[in-house]
Amino acid sequence: MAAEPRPSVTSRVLAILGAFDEHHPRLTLTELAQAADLPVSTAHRLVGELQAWDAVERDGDGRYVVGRRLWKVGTLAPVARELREASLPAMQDLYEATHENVQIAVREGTSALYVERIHGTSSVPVLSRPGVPLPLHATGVGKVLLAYAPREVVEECVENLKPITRYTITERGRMLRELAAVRRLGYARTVEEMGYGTCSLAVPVLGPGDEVVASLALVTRTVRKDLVKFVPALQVAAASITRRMAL
Amino acid sequence: MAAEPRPSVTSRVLAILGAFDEHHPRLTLTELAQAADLPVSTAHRLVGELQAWDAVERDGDGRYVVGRRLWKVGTLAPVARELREASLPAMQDLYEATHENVQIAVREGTSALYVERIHGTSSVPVLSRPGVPLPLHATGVGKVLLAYAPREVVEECVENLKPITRYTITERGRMLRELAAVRRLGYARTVEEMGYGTCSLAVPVLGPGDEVVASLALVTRTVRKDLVKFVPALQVAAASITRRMAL
DNA sequence: TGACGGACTTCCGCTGGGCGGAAGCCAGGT
DNA sequence: ACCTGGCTTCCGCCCAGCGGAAGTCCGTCA
Repeated sequence: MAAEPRPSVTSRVLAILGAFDEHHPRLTLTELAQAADLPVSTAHRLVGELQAWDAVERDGDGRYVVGRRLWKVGTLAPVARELREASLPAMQDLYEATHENVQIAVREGTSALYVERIHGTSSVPVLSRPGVPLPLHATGVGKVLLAYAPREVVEECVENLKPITRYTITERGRMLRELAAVRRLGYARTVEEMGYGTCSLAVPVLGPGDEVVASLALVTRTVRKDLVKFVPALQVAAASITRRMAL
Repeated sequence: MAAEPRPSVTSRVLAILGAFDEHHPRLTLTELAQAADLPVSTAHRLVGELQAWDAVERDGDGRYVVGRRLWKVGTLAPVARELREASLPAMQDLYEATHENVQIAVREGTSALYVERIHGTSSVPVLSRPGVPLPLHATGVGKVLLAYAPREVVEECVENLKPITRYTITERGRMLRELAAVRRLGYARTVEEMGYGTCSLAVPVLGPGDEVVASLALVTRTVRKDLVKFVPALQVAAASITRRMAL
């Protein structure tokens, strides 16, 4: 009858912070306690300490939300500090040249993690926010990141290609050929593989070494056959990001 | 000889996270221990747990940096989720119309806290990053935020007006008149009050109620007398942010 | 080459901070 | 008036965490 060993305080604090996610950014104490698998009284004490430090705050309804201080610390992460800062001006220029959505993502395990997205007033719906993971096999950024990912990551991904639309690539062989093409051409395209009516064009972004650290993409909400013509512009932008990251 | 009571584990973990700031985004274990006022062995254990959760990472040099997971959680903070997301498109359009730096800030205590800044390739130097506090009395955003701040905040600020350039407003009376003017006109200007050769034009951004939640500004690196002509554009943008935040 | 210093990592036995059940509190609903 | 459900406070027991010390792994200097 092994009595469960009590988890460390640190891991409990982190469990509380981890209870917040894209779909649950506002939580009551009870929800928080459930999500972190803690007795309410314990959660209450820990959350109290987090609140005192402004790692969490309480909004108008008494629900807990992530606090400003945690946001401030988060902005110091390399993804935000280095990549995001280096890429915003280039993304800016790219948006102005194309007036299409511009986005940048890095790979995290077997997902693409959005770091930033730029768009004008036109595209009203907020499809994704920074920090949200998306599939590697059905997005432009994803295919680029996968094309330059270590073998074991590729293996894991190609074994598990979930269909999202009727155009999503789900056959192992076809995906491997697609990835080879991405490496050969230097860019990836998707046409309605992630959502009907959307297509994208993505290029790799190199780091200070020559490794691929991110992927930069244009995403349209209409099917544009002529999107390929922006490959040079994307590559110029990617190069400018690499240059800025060196600083 | 009261033996210092040992601080709680939670506060120690937070002290470690708090050791990271704008000027020290990369720390060695020893620096971390010093900053958090902990024995090295204790810091080591705690940091180990943080690392396991990806709240911190180790970069190439073995130094500790803020991890992706913490960044992800940070993006869920209301400032990032609501304000930043709501304002980016409007800031985008504003940039395109003016081609000047566009920035948005909120008030935090007696400082203005930058939330986002947009600029094209032209302005090479990264002057400030999101999450960095700036003075309330010498910036456009600051004066707007101060104009609508509670009395006690105003009191504290006007008693302590540090000169930054020779044009910085440092007299209590003059600042109070300036704030009244901001309330009357609906916008604030600065001309070389924060830095020589820079001026700014800022307007308030209202929240779902009618309270001022942020300030939106144009900042130029040259002295432009004609900046005022953008007041309507700024107000349109501010209104659009308010509208988006309601969602 | 050796030995020194600085930074990191591991170990282990003592102890007081944290745990959480229980009881109290406060709204809103019936 | 009485629930119900969520939040807050209390307190005594006990083991998780503490941190000094010893060990390891560099790089540097004589």
